[in-house]
Amino acid sequence: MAYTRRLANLATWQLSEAAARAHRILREYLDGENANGYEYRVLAALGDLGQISQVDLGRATGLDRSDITHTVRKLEARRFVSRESDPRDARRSLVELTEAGRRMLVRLDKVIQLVQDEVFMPITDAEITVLLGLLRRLS
Amino acid sequence: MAYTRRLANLATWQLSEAAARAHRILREYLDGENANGYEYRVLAALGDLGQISQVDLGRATGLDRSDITHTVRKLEARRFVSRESDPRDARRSLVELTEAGRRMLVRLDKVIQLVQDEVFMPITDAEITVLLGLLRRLS
DNA sequence: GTGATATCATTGGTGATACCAACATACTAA
DNA sequence: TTAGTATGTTGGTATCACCAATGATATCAC
Repeated sequence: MAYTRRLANLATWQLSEAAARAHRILREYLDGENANGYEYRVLAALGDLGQISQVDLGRATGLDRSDITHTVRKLEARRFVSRESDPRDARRSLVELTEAGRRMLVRLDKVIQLVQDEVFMPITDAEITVLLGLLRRLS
Repeated sequence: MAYTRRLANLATWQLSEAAARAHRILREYLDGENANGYEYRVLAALGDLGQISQVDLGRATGLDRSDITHTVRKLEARRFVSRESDPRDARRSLVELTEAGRRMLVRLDKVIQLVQDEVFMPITDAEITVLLGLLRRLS
């Protein structure tokens, strides 16, 4: 990368370059499974938390409610999730994984693991620990 | 942030969270100067490299040619850059900063420095050095 | 109980970032 | 000279992040 000095010297630039590489690799792998980042986030949260409302899904994934709506509807069309109205609060729609959704999540989890391996290949496990400690303090 | 376990445990997630925070801060500060990331990158490259072609601008900034076209035209409309045809190669358009562009870059450079300070406030200079070393190896 | 307030899902946006393909023009190399 | 290449432009697409308005529903204050 022959980036110009002003950019290459910025710490935020280097941070965003590393994240961009990780993101490119993630996108590439997810694309191979016909998924995107929003979809993985939603499936992952449902895998962890079971049947939950869309608001809770938003909190668990960091997605805006409107993006949750869109993503959940796409996943529903592909039969990866099902929805029902919450009997105790008609405003809420409760979302959960279908069997196909669970299988998809298993596949995506594996793929995501490959992404981790590829992204962090250049550094050792001990270095990853150091890195994550610093990143966490930045977040 | 109460992200779900599957996401919070991903190293790539933590990397992208830290980068996202940096990006939010950058956006906020640039917005205050009526600029965006593409515009700063182009101005910064022109500040470093002087009069250069759009292809070279793309290489120096990591931007696609089409995005360079768009960004340079916007900067030209605001009189921050000027363009002329390369007398030695009529395909090329040579771009350079105007006086107003130079002043804008000075302002943006200062703002970008504030962004660095705010983003990396939570860790020490020595830790920044460690972090950048690891990030560079990941890129 | 009722009126004000808040919450939830939805709809319909915006802007930034990162790409891609096709094209006309202009140059280069065989 | 001709085939191929480089450059800038145009006109897209996808992803990600975010915002405002709205109707339906719940909850709170009284």
